[in-house]
Amino acid sequence: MTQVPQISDAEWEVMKVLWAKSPCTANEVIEVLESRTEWKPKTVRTLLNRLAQKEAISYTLVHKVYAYFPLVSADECVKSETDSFLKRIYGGAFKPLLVNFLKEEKLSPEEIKELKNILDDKSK
Amino acid sequence: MTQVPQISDAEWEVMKVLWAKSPCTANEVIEVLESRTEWKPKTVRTLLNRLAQKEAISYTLVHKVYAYFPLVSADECVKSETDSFLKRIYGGAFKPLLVNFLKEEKLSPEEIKELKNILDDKSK
DNA sequence: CTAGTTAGATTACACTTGTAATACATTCAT
DNA sequence: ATGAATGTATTACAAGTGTAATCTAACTAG
Repeated sequence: MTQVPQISDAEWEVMKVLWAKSPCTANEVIEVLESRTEWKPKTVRTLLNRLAQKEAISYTLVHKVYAYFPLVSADECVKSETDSFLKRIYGGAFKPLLVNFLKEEKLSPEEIKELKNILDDKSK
Repeated sequence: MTQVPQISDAEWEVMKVLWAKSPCTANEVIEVLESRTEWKPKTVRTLLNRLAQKEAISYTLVHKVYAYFPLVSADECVKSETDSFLKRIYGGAFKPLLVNFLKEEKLSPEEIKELKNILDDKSK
């Protein structure tokens, strides 16, 4: 079932960059991440290597430099992470998560309205 | 701010037992987890120790045996995990998660209705 | 051509986690 | 009182992670 590989927190940041735009050279990734994190360039390169090893990404030579691109889609990964998160924390049920969010007042009235619209669309 | 400590996947299983009923002796926890997991008793004891070290739980002597109990509430931990999950995967926004769920057809019509009711209640 | 710069490969190192085993201390049964 | 059992403490050990530094090969500017 072509499982998606385990992607750690730090690696996830790198994936986000590549999902947003790829292929991307190491330096391009480094540059994007410099604004968001405190990571040294070498750190980002390590993460790229690890992702390539676990076959979450791959690369080709472009103008004598590697250009990296994802092998797994954001959708697949998000789905897999969400599933395991829900299973771990909420026993697989979505409703408690929503209830929890509402309890925590995390949603503005506008958002609530929006969510209702989504649900309405879906039930049609 | 009393941050909740980092609780790993395996540790989370132990916390669930203690949140469900506590105080609990090590053997009681072990017994509950034997039905749900393949863990050896020693493994569960390790997890109890680690949780005590990170002050997620504590214990007292009861009839010459330790009885363990949580120091952090399930609510706190669930909230903290959910926040960091959403931040990591969905950039902190709840809506994409719901959209994703609907896209994946994870929700039955009944569940959708239920969710709508929850939202209705909330917006009143 | 030679030295500095740079991209990529290799190595580092401590902390966490999963998964226990071993060692020690106390209690119970005889 | 002694040995067996049981609860607790200490130790183990590899894989994964965060966070890089060092080494090497190639490229570029003089």
